[in-house]
Amino acid sequence: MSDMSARLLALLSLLQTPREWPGSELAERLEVSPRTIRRDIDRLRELGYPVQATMGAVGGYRLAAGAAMPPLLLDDEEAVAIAVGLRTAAAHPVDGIDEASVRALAKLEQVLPSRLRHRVGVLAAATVPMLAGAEPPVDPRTLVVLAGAAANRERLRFAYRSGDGAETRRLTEPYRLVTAGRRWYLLAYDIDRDDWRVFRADRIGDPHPTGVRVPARVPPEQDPAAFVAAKLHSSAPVYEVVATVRLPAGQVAGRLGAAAGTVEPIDDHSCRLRGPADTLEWLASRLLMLGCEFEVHEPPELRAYLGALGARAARAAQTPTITY
Amino acid sequence: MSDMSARLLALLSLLQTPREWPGSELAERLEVSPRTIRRDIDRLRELGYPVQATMGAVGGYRLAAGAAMPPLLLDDEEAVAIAVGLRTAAAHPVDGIDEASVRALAKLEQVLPSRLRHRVGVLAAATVPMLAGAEPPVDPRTLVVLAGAAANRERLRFAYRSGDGAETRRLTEPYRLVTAGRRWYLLAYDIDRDDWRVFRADRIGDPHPTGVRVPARVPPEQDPAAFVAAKLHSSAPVYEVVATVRLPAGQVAGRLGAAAGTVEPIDDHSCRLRGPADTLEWLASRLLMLGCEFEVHEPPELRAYLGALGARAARAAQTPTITY
DNA sequence: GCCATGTAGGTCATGACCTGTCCTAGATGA
DNA sequence: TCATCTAGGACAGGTCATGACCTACATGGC
Repeated sequence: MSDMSARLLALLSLLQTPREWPGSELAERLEVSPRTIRRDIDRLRELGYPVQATMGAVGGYRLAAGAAMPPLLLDDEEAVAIAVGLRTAAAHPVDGIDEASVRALAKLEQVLPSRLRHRVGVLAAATVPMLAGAEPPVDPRTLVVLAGAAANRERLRFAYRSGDGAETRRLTEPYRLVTAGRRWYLLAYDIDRDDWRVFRADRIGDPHPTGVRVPARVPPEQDPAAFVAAKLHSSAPVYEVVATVRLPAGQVAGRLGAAAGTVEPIDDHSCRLRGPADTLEWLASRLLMLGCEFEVHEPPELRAYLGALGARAARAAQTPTITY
Repeated sequence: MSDMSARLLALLSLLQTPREWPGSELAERLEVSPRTIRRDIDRLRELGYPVQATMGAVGGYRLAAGAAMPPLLLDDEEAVAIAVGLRTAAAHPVDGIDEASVRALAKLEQVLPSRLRHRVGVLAAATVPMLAGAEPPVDPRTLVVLAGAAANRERLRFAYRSGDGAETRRLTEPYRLVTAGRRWYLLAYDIDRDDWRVFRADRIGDPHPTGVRVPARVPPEQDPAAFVAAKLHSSAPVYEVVATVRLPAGQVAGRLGAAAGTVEPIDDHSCRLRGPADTLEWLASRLLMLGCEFEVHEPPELRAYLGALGARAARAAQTPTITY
């Protein structure tokens, strides 16, 4: 059944390999005549996939970059690699592609064979903490559920731990998943409280959609991100960091990344760093990893943290008195 | 042309969305009769894609997890997110899926539209250094080229900086790209030197395939990874770390990840960490991020590094004397 | 300069199969 | 109980995919 569609998919899969395929070899693999292969390649081209052909004795076909993304045909290991990569990316929303990576993760996990899902879990558990700071990492599966419920307009029930440790059960209509700083937030309508609320994703436990589809509620504001930012600003203080770094501005900007704030040169050997510091631990480790001298002017909390860190490092570095 | 294939692909794309699609809506979107939609869904099922259907008044179709990976149909942003995630994953080969992620990256970058490629470059530049340690990060594009040349058996020409800074041009026949520790190595036959060599990927500059395809050379050993490890062992010393951590063993194992080594409990409050420490900087930062007391017994180099780090942190934490 | 080997594409006969339009059966929630 | 969805059989008509054979053209090795 639908012989040709399966063959076109297989052809697309073969052409995505980074090598050149002679038409005769493709014909052999797909068990059709070379003429049909040529026709299939024409078909792919008409569908918008730019199949490049190099002529001559050592020629062959390969898929080039075109105007649109062709369907990606992955083997098991590649799928696992992508899932793991997306999970770590979702756990560290520092990009400009936060929600896209969660969407892609949702897509992938929806169709990921169960045996692979297990491998993803194991590998992600071994990988995520390596990149994490002191932040409580978000469970990427939670993010996937939240994003799915928001996109699907499904009611969502979950347990929520507030800042003081109290746990409540919530019934909500999710509207959008957004990032602010280095955290994920769910903007949703809380049905019991009859108002819009902002939930920190890392405090949401055991979310599951109720299956009830609801019409889109009028959002509280045009821009969900702005609404979340406003809510946060009123509750949690955001530190503003000012530091002098003894390294040329260009190097600092390159090694800290764009999200760290602005870097202004002071002279050829040092520069000033200014920016929001949503988590002190993360910024401290970044600064230390630069490997150069630096001074922190603001905030005092960061100085205190660095002092404690330095003392702990010094204690750890002492020649041990115990044997082992 | 090839109307049905395009429709099946579009159908697959729609079904990958995390929502349920009634057959009538699918028929409307794809501009065919509902009967044809049902037939298409049958076809997909025969091709191995498990389309789940919920019956009843609010029913619909959706794609579930099956035995094999269906072709992933991504929009622009999702493709960019995956590419960025894979780049950072490739730059930090700590997993068990190193080469798979490079393969997937090669596949993706081969077909990524150029306008998206640009966005990937920008975002990756802003993201990679955030996660990087003091290590010189590898250029993921270099990795992609290396892996492609090895898979395609193409001769590869590149510039190589040795440890003392000398730069030479090499003409090689790449055999395999492997990871050892937290670095990438290329195992290749050096044609000018007429012998097998191991190249550090981060020291390879400006690689480009010559286009010359060569038959597979007899590899120096069964296992490329073992060969690389042997080569490295003879040249670079590998530290063995021993540390006492004042935290329960379970927590340490979970937060350091599997690649950090073995964790044995000492008592309820502390444990012993043993393992290879390929890079001191990385391990030091991981230990500090645990947020607990710890003592380093071996190697002395790690103690020295921690001491210097602690002193630097202490200096940075002092109340600044300059105004700003 | 020649030849082998690859892509590119035209034509034609045959028959498979895709499609829309009927139809009925079964499941499910309001 | 009824509306609404999935599931699937029967049938007629015509599109179009396939293989066989052909020529034209590009390229690299000899």
